[in-house]
Amino acid sequence: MRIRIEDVAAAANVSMKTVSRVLNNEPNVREEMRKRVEEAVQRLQYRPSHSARSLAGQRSYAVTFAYENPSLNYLMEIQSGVLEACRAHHYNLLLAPLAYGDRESISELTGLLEHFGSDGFVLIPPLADDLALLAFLEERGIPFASVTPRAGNGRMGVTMDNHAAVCDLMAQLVELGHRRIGHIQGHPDHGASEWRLSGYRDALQLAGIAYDPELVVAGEFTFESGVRAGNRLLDLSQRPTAIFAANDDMAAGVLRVASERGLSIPRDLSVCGFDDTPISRHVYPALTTVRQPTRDMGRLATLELLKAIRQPGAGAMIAVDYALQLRESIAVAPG
Amino acid sequence: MRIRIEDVAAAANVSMKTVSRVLNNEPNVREEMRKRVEEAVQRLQYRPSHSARSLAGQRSYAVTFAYENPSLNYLMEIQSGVLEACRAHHYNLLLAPLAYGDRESISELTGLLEHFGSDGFVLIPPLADDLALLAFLEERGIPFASVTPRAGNGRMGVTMDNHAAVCDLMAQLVELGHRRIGHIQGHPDHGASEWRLSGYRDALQLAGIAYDPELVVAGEFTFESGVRAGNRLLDLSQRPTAIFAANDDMAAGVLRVASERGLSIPRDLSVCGFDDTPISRHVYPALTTVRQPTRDMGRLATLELLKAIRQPGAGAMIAVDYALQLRESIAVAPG
DNA sequence: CTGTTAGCGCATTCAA
DNA sequence: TTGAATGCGCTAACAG
Repeated sequence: MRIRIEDVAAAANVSMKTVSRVLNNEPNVREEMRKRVEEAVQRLQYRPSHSARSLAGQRSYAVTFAYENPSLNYLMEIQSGVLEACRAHHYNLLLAPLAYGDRESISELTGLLEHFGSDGFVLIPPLADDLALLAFLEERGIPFASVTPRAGNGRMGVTMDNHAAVCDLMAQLVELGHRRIGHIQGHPDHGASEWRLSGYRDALQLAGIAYDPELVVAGEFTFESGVRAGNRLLDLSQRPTAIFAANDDMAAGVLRVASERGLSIPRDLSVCGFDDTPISRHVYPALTTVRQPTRDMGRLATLELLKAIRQPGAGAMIAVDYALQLRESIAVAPG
Repeated sequence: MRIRIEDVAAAANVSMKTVSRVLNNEPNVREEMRKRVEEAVQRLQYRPSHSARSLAGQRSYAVTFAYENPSLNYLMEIQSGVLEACRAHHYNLLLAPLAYGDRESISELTGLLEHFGSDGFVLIPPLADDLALLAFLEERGIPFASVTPRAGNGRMGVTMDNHAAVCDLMAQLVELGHRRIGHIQGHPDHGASEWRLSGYRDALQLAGIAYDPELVVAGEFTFESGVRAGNRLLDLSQRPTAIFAANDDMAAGVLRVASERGLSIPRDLSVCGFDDTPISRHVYPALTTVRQPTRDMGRLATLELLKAIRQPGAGAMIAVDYALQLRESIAVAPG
């Protein structure tokens, strides 16, 4: 038979409610009682029943992690961070992959919500910037935390200064003598894409280099889009000596294009990515990129969310640091 | 207020129990009643409460997906298949990442089990071959489905004939004139590793090529281990003209080593991987490999598990097909 | 600070 | 074939 809260209460010689208080870290329990209860819990190996708790407590003790079409490496890192935070607080994790661009997916969410319930959401780009989704959640009073490059919107979650990171990265290229630097943009739905672009532009300006729209090509964060964009940039009559792709997958696509064209990296062309995903170390030569503490970002965002769930109004926007990863894919500009 | 089964019963003018019967597809309900209930459910937009159901029904309506240190791409593919099957049956998905090699992780599982409950497990390698874990589950009467290359063990899940796949792949190399073919083994804890090795050996024998232990090097399914093993193979005085790595990540490691050494692929060396993960298309030149329907494997294994949960004894071992992906990384043997 | 009481929404006895 | 009563294990309101 399963051990119930009642058994713990009997063993500790207190009431059920006192045990419940201890388990939920509620105040108004004498230290001695708390000790007694904790000892009994330990001795009986008691584990509260998740379903009974959610039924009685009118909440799910579950957090939904919603995502849409992200890079796999990024997704897994965030997911494991979110999961870690959930486990630590005995929360369940619900996965909500939303069909890309499908606005009907919100009605899908409604179904999930009513069936499983969810005390809060963790959102990553581009959902973190999806106004319809945010409105949906706010309407229902469901708290959410975002992992997003946009800090100033006053929501809770985790942010990283993409603009500054790109400026630092670009400064390296400029210092190596590059004046013609191409940029492959990220997916237009991702807030990160515009921050990375603005970092690119501001870095150019700071270096006194004129902005040339020809050198900026659209991408979608995929390897294939990197290949396409790389080809366009290298087809230019006056081709760039360096390319900054808005993520590693696209930068890897550029490397592939360079190989096909017999260009030597970094001698003929410098290439940088962003994110420091495994692919950046697996390509040859290894990519210079920007490291984000992705796993921590998932974990920290979830912790803020859990705070807000316990105490409405709590939960803040936390900033984390980036780190430049200087590797073999960049060198002094040719000529 | 939430709509309860009681409200549906009132609206349909039947008892709670009848509604429950309809919802759970139980027999002994007149067609007319069923219609009435279904109509009321639709009209009231009724969604059963997950927690109430699990509490009353003494089951969790949740399936645990347990994994340990797998390749990320593989993991995500399986996970999305598992999730798809769960959603289709209104089951919840629990994630159980077990610390690698940590035998204590089983006690962690106990905690998870008692807290959240779980009606069954989906296991992937190497957990699918972990005897301690299997014994633990069987002891508790918890059904599980495995995604595993080992078919003959009479358990339920999904299997793919790794041995035959490797033989086919090797036959391609032999046909291209390769006689000195190296092999980089997978992680020793994975059943797949031995099946792939035995495929390698049997293919050699079939081709009348003597087995040379020097040409077989240990690996761990990681890119880095592929680099190490690749270096060892290419350092041999009589180096191989082709290398079959037990997965794509390691094959990518070999490509990297070849680039560093100035070897041209496939002119100087042919390389094959296994799994057809994205990396096989992202490296240059693209890898010849074996495609597994990974996502489907996760989905099908979960569906078998759900069958077994509903009806103990049901659930079978399903075989799925592979497909050779012949790409640029192989060519006729040099010389 | 602590205990008692009454449900949470459903499935599961059993009886009709 | 259907329905009424009982309880799953816990939290929430209320008393003490």
